[in-house]
Amino acid sequence: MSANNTISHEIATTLRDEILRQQYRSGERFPSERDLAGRFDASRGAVREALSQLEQLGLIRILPGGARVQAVDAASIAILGPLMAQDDFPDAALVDQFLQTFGALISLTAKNAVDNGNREQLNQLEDMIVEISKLAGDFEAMQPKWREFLDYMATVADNLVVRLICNDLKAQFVEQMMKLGVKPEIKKKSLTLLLNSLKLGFRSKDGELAACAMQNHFDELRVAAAQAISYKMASFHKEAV
Amino acid sequence: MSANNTISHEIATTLRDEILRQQYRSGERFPSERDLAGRFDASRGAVREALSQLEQLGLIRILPGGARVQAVDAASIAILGPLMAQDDFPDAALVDQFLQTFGALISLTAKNAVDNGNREQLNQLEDMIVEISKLAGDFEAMQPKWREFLDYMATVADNLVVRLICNDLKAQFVEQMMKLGVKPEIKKKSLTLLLNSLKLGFRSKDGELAACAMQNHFDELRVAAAQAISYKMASFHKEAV
DNA sequence: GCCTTATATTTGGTCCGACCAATTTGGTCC
DNA sequence: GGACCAAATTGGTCGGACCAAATATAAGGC
Repeated sequence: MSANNTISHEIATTLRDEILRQQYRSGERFPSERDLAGRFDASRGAVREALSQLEQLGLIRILPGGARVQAVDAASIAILGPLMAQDDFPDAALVDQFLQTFGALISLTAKNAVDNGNREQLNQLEDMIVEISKLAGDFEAMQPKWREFLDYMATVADNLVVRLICNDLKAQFVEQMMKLGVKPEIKKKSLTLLLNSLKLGFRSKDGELAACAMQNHFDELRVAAAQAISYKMASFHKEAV
Repeated sequence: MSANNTISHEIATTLRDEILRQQYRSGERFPSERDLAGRFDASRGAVREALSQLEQLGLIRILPGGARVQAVDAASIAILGPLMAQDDFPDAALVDQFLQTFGALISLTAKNAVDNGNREQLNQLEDMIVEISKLAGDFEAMQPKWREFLDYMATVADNLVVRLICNDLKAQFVEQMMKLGVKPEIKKKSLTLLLNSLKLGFRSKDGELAACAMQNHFDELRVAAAQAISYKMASFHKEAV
């Protein structure tokens, strides 16, 4: 993210972080475009584009007479990534909320996939699981196959709303976790159980089973993620001392 | 939405709808800023701001050399509202997906509220339900109280991720449904059952019960909405002939 | 004819200076 | 203290200009 090395993006990123760090009170007047242009030594056009982006994020409201800062919890999902990257290690509570939400949506997707998918699609899903099972243990090698599976399952489930939400969530979350180097570890035993349950769910057209399996998996992921973060936090503080 | 009567917003709205109507193929080159400026008889600056908004929506990708159109299902949630308003009556499938997703998230919120809320908060929630129960039957009068309840429940649940998603969904959905005049009708009996289950859930700290009640409610809402839409569709076609 | 290379064109990113309309601000007057 | 009016501020838009990167085009070599 923010790899776009344009000035307007840079300004937007800086201002976004300032707002997320609560450097402005909600409802407070935001500096004028001309002031910001002076501060960043940029043209007003560049500042305007940056502000336009912040407005899209729901962080400010621009209206003639001046822009105003909005409450963070009234913003768009797109602020979650930056919010999580605010510190050197991810906010454990936020990650937990993330996984919980993601789990609920993936679980719903699994259910829909079973309910809406035809025989051929379900067989395909089953085959993909078998492929993944073969790679169980090799986390790195499994990752792409796993994503591919989730993606196809979303296609079969055919719920655009969930799909769009998951797009945003993935974009916000996965990237941050990768960058911060948090890798929750799941026991092989649990993984096997998940895969088997999913396989059975697709084969016997049991949506509830597949949904439950996913739900359980994400509940385990939450625990694992919490551990991974607390470990990372400990090592960070150690290093600081 | 799009009540902002600025030129750049107007351009953005027009182009957004064109993309949503599939007038450009995914991956295709988007007209240049200068061409668009000529077409809309506006300055390049105004066009640039519009394009910047489209990029935030995930509908196009701007890069030196030209902007490219992206696949709709890779966009942001914020396109759901416009997508739903594309026709004279809402897309039944989309509304159904919407309610299903919303239901899953509200259900999760109910569970979290019960799990995370303290005694005082749960009592407050219970009181709000009693208030709503008194207004049962009067749909219009109930609406604000109901929203207030959902909002407070979200506060108690304290899951920022879900909250932000619901912000976006509500902004996209509720407004459209209101504008299109679709009002799903829920039987008073079902409503009473929902309220009683919720009350019991909060009182006895049974998160599963509250979650299930919400889930059931939204499942009924889906059916009701489908009926309301099909009715609206029929009357529309009748009127057209 | 096909492929590579060099050139010209297009395109996005940025800047400047200017103007308008609406809001905000400050002062004045009652 | 409150209502009213004028000046300063602010966002919205315009036009023209320049740069660097990417694209399309023409020229050249095989």
